Amino acid sequence: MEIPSKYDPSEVEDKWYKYWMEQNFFHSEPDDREPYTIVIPPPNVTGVLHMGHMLNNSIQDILVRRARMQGKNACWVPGTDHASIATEAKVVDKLRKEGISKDDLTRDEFLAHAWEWTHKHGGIILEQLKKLGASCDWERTCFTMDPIRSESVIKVFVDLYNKGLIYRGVRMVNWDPAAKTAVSDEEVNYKEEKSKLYYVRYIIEGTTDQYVTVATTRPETILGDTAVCVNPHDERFGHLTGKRVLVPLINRSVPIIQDEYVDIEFGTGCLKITPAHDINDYEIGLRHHLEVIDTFNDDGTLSDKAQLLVGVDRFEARKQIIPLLEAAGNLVKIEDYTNKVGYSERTDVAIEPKLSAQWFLKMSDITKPAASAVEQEDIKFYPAKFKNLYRHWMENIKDWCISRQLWWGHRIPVYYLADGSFVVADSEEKAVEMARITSGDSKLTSSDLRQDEDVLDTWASSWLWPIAVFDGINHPENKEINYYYPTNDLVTAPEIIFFWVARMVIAGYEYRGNLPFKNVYFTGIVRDKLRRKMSKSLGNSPDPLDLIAKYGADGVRVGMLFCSPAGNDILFDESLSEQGRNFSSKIWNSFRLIKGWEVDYSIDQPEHSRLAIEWFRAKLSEVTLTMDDHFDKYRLNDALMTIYNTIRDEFSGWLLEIIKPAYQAPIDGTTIDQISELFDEVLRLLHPFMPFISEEIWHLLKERNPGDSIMISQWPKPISGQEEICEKFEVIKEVITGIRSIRKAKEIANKEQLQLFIAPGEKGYIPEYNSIVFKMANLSQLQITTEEVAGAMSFRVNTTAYYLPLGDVVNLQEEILKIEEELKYTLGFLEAVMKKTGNERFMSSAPAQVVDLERKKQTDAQEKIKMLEERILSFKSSMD
RNA sequence: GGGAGCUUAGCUCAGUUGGUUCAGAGCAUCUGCCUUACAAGCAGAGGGUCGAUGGUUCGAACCCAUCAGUUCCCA
Repeated sequence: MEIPSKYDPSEVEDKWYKYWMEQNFFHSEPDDREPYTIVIPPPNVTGVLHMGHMLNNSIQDILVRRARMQGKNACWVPGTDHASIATEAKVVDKLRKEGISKDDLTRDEFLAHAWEWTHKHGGIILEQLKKLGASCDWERTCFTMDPIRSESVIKVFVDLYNKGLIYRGVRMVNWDPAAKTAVSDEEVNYKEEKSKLYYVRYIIEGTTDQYVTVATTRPETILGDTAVCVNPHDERFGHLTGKRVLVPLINRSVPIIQDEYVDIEFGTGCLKITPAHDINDYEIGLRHHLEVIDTFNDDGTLSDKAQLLVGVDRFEARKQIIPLLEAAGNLVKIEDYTNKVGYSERTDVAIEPKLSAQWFLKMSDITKPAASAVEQEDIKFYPAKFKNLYRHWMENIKDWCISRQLWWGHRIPVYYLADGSFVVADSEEKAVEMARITSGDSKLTSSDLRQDEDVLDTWASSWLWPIAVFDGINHPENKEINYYYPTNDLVTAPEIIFFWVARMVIAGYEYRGNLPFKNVYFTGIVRDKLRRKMSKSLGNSPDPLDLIAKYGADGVRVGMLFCSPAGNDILFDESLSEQGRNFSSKIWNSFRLIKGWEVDYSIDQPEHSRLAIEWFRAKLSEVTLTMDDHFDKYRLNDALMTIYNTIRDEFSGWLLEIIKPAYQAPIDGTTIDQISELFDEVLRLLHPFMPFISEEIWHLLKERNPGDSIMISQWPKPISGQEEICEKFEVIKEVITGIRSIRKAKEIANKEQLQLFIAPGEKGYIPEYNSIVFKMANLSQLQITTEEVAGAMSFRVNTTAYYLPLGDVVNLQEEILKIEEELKYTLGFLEAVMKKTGNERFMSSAPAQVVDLERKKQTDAQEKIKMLEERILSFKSSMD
């Protein structure tokens, strides 16, 4: 077989993904194996693949592939999210570009457009994930608005309503005037802004020259003022108790009230109260039974109630009201001021606090099991520090506003009767039945009912995701939900710990009586080298598909993982993908080396090969143990680094170099067969990280049967108790490295054979590995000696000394200096150790293990000092 | 304003209940090599008083206190 000298990922990756799909390896059905389940954090239907998805899904794929190889029934459920606000905004925008206004469409017409959009764009990300190698069970692909999921959401709303947990209330909400909907607190971003503080005076009713002055950042809301408020302890205003003032421009008479809320120090100490347009004012209004005058329309323009500037946008009104106040003599002064203004995460317009009727979910009770699940680590967070954040939110939880004034989403199943009363039902038929009963009108039909116009918050469907993907809401006892739930791992971003993670836990306990997942792995934000978040608008994000085309999916996956400890932001740079691709090359070349040898089954296995293979087997057990430990702790980058170093240094650098036959000589059959087995095992450890190249080489390594695949092969099982072999071999490596350094320092070519003398120290010397030292150091002779070897270059490993007699090239003066350095260090070291062993309190209070160790350090150091001193003497005598 | 986290090599990070031979890795840097698998490579080297100060301890990167810097969350 011809083996190309360069590895070409593009061809290989497409080939194997197709093969895996054809073999249906990604599909899972319940059986008697242990399940391993991950549900994908469903990407928005509007999105395209970005670096965050790449990271997140690489991690999930690594976890799933390893679990599958461990013999678990692995199931990774893919899907997409309908993303109410984002999608509706995109569709509205698209229609506007086509000259269509949403206001001109009926609800059904608009939804037809939205579905068309969804069908066109919805699957893009999932298709892109295939390029990454994602081993999702594509037969299970779900959408948060498909029939099963929609039915689940509605059913849950009805259930929660019937449990008394959903209520309708007039509340101050975060109103997005562009999207014309309420958004949750979590969807508001506060930005610091330079603005102005306007000082406005209000004349005291019944006087012509007495005023109070208030300071406000929002003069346009003056028209909605229904009180002026001072602190009851503020002596400056004591005389105003019980008086009233006139609102500027419109001369409405409003009371002066007293409330502790007012900060005496701030501004003038006198606050105007606009209950309809400020959350704090609203609360003060409730306390003092103030009138509420809403002076804004839904789109952010001033309403009739304002009396002035009707129809003018709120920001324009702010500008226009200033000259009016000035002309009326009410404006005192204007100061620069910095304050924080909330902006909608979706539309990026300033949030307007607004009173409106919304549906709320009462959170105080249903969160209880969810809070303790994380607290008691039934659900583990990686990294654990996010527990604090979660706890803080749970302890300060507020009711969840679940209605949105949109069309795209799950329409709230509330049906109003003509008299304003309502029924809640999961279908119109049931609603009619119920309405007939509540109204006593048996002839009532669906046309007498009006369904609520609003839809549910998108998270009100996402929070059911781990249950709903297995249809566990509609059919709580079905085979799949009973098998796959609870899922094992969730991989997501800390930004949505409240939006999504916490709510899934709440829903899990409410609807399954159990946690939705056992572990949550939080990925960081993908940033560029300058720590800027990667985003389209900054243009600092590479296109993931371009990266894959350039470096291969394996290269990109590895590149992302190299720099991503759990929960830390990752600073991505294209050079990381390059490093990943280089690693592919390295593996490919190792394979080419092995495949290039001529094999002769008639020759015996050389001793050095036998020993090296024995060692590497032991090493691989150690490596597997280490990797398993890293995986168990979700330290995926460490697991990757372990196999990365094993392949580069141990496998390619040591093992292959030792067993490599002489130039153009054949290799023995035993060795090649054993190497092939070991390579196989190495590839299996690599597979979760680099699924494609591992599959390709695995197939080329030996004849496989149709339907075979590394992805369904077994994850290696470590053998314990291999430490001794590994430790002994490390000593041998040091010896070889020591000889190489001397060769290098003295510019002795590798071809030139050397003699080696060994003076074993107390620990002795391990002659077992002589054949390897012979080959790797290219020796002509290896001899044990008890004597100091005069005039030779030397080095020490532990307490054993190694001598290379090199005749003239040895610079005695230089050698003495070097050894004196070593001696000086060792003496210092001994001194430090003696300080401990000479300290009675140490000897009596430190554990025996530690004391023994110190004693051993002391004797070793003493022996070494003796050896070094003799060495110096020997040099000095040979100089005489 | 309230809370949480972080600070270890040029960069990104490990460092397990305080205790093995002067604190580790990857990348970057420097030096030498196109050695017959691999220059997308190999062989080496340098680089850190573990943010500061004080305390606990026989012993502190690790525990405690104070301070400084920094990030995030909430308001």
